[in-house]
Amino acid sequence: MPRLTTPFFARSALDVARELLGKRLCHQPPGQDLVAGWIVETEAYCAGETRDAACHAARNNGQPTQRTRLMFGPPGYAYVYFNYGIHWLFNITTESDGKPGAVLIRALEPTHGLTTIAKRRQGMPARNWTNGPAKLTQALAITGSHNGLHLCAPDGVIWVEDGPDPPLGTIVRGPRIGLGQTPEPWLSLPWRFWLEGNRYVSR
DNA sequence: AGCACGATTAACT
DNA sequence: GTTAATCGTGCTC
Repeated sequence: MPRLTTPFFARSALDVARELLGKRLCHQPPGQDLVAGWIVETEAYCAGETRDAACHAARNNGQPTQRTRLMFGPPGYAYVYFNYGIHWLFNITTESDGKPGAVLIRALEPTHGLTTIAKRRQGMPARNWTNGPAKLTQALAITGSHNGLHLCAPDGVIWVEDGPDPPLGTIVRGPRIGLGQTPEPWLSLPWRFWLEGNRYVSR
């Protein structure tokens, strides 16, 4: 299947988050194995006109910082950030240039590079390989070094491939996870999307 | 200059 | 169900 191009990501984070379900996230460094999987869980941040307090881009009075600048830039770029002093989380920028927005990839169903994934997730059973945002970055070997990569470049090492639409009725939504002290209404907004019944959805 | 905490995970009880 | 690990970021003083 072809790679997704910029127009796919140049929409609201909500639309992109929902439609990324069933697409395939791929990482293939030069000369190394392709590691990839179906996207089965996402979360939207800073979609549309809403001032999303949970979004990193809402900090610093909504002005860009060195960390959040990518979310204010053009769509289709990797925003990878470090959390809890341990974990890398992978996002894809959305919206038009100037409007902050991103989609967090929370879970994958592995399809390629299973041997490599098993090695990187040593000691873990297969169902715990990629069922969480920091687990999938480990499995795909994505780190801060990939921050700012253009995911729509024809020869890029990280990309998203088109895929078949999920069966009707399998896409469900609910509140985002791990928002801590984020105030309402953002805390309860149903901006998390996943494929119902999929074994690799987190939690 | 210092500090509290986070878009989490794995290993505990 | 609970908690340690671990550090960059943004906010306060």
